[in-house]
Amino acid sequence: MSTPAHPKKRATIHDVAREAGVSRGTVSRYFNGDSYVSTSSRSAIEQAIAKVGYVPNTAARNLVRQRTQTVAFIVHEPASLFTEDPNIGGILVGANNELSERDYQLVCLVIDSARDTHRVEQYLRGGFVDGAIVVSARMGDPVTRVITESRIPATYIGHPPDLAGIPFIGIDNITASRSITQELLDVGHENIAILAAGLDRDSGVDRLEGFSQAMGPLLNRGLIQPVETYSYSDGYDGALELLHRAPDVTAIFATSDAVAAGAANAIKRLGLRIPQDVSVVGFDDSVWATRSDPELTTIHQPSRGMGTAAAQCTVAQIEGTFDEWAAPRRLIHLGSAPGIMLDTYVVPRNSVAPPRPQ
Amino acid sequence: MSTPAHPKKRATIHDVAREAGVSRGTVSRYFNGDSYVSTSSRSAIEQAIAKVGYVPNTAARNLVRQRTQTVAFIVHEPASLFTEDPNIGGILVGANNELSERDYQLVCLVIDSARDTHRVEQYLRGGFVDGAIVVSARMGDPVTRVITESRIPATYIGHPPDLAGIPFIGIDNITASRSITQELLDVGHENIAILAAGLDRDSGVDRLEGFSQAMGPLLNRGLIQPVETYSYSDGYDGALELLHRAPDVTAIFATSDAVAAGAANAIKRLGLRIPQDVSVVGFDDSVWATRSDPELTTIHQPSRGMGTAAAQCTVAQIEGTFDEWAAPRRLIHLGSAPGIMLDTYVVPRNSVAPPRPQ
DNA sequence: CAACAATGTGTGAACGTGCACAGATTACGT
DNA sequence: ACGTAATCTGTGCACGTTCACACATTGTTG
Repeated sequence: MSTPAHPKKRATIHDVAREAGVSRGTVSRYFNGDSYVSTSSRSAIEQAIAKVGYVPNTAARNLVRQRTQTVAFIVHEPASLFTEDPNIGGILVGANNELSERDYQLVCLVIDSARDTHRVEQYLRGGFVDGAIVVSARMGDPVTRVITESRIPATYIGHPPDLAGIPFIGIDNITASRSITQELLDVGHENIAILAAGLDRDSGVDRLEGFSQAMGPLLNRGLIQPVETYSYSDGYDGALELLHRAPDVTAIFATSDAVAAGAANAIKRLGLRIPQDVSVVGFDDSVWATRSDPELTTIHQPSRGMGTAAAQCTVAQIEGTFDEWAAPRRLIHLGSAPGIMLDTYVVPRNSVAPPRPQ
Repeated sequence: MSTPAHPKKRATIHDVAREAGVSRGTVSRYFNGDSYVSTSSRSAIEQAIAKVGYVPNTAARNLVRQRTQTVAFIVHEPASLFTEDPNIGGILVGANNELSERDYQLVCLVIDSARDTHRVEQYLRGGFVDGAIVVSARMGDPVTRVITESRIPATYIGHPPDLAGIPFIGIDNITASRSITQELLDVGHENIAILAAGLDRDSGVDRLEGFSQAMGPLLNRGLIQPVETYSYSDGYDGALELLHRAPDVTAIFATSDAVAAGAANAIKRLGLRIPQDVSVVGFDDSVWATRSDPELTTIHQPSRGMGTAAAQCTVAQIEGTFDEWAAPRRLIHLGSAPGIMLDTYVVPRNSVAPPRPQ
């Protein structure tokens, strides 16, 4: 029948149709869920598919549908962060699972240089993707401009305030920070400092805000130590500077576990003990927290879940079912941007103790 | 001319041809590097492209070329490892960069359950990808079977011995282990133990082998402590057990930084100092090494470079230029599998000191 | 100057699918 | 019995490319 030589051609919808004794159109309808397929031809088609081993050709389908079934995963961070930030990996895995379940592909775009920015713009403008998930965009990010201009369905992780209208998936950084700060207040601390990282992003700002709210009248602006990034080394340096300036602090809230781990090592190097002399708490519940000595009390952030939600949200926009998706969830609004906040919780470990009586 | 309403259609090759006053064929030739395009029409085409903002339609191209321009990145590990293993992230970034440079997409397939295995098999068999990069396959892995059966161009990271014929990118674990063990021998250690992780994979076996070679007659089988995985907690537990059994060891080689970090914490908890009482070395040069106190002497492994090489190797196979790619490199052969080994080097830090005179 | 190679160009036929349309069959109410 | 709606099916066209082929022009060689 067919030439038995050569690697063997893939079966097409024609082969299925011939085998099942129906027409292409019917097979196509079978696949696209349009009812109006009789039960007899339905089962004939099913047998034929199994027999010839048919798998729809994505390229042909995408061509006629003017779709790509591809979603971009854009990380605007130094590429090294991929290997260090535990959340990004979790978000990626979550998003990837959800997307492949729905027959979408995920393509990772890491922006690490100006050249990358250009490449990503090209990619977005070139219609290579149906949608995008954006992790850690900065304010005034060029990616944001392209997305709004090209009207690409997108979801942001976090919520930079300049992104009018673009949905986001976040955690409630304010509430989370408030609750972990409360953890310190509850055991009697009053001289609590914060190592406030990433103040150029919403997350950093919100974590500081939550801290301030919890502290209330106890807030001492001198104990706010801003540090550049969410990194170990910035935590180390920041803690050193802070403790030099204000040796009477009894507890430190570091706004990420990496920062907290850095701070913890700095504290130990100064000859102080954790938690007896200084309590330390982090944020993220990453390996940094469990790998520290002692292990750190921290905030658990559902990174996998955020990836899943972001994927769903993006697909919903692509397929025009955003409203149905949003309906059962409680959406909040930041400016014109709708979004959901996933719950976090405190993970108590061994880095918190009451302050020593002086 | 065109309907100004609606989102605006994407320009096609026809539009470029019309604008440049040539035919589709010429424009197509221009894009596919087939010479035989006159300089005059070449520049006319370039102007036209810029004017109409043309970007080739991937789906149409893939359809006619019977290609997908997609490479699978298969990780057969619990998904959590994505967020913990520093190498996987590096390999991913390296591969991703190289592939997008060459107009290929990378799709991540994480195998974390039996259901995932099935999905990946479908994906591979369904012709969704032109090639694959496989990270950490096990022996007798079903993915391997599918790849050989479907004759999908692939590259392995590492080299499980049962993969006849499939190229691999690795590091020379034996040489690397030998050189870091030598580092301990050089300063006078004799009672050196190894925390040998991952003995179900080639990397684990080879690292132990390198250790044994370097130790030579000093090798004491009682000081080989097998541990399950390359993880922090297994390092912790393994070190505890080892030091309980053999309190006279003066140095420990842990076969990954995570294991070494776990061991380091266990050692400290036993009241011993590093490196004064016990020297510790790791393997990977990951954040675990720099985040430890003291920082760990370790082996630097070029994970990003491995990703790049794996991508090149896969693309070369797809495009039939494997021999040219391999030519300038020194290929080694393991069974019938050709591969390259990337160089590693020792990163000296502060976790090694001579043994105390007894 | 004929013959032929090298260079440049246009055209028609695929590639495999979805969709709109038209046609066929059945079911149902009057 | 008839008209009409509901259900089911087949056909042609379009999607935007690439590729093989045919043709046109020029240069080179005997």
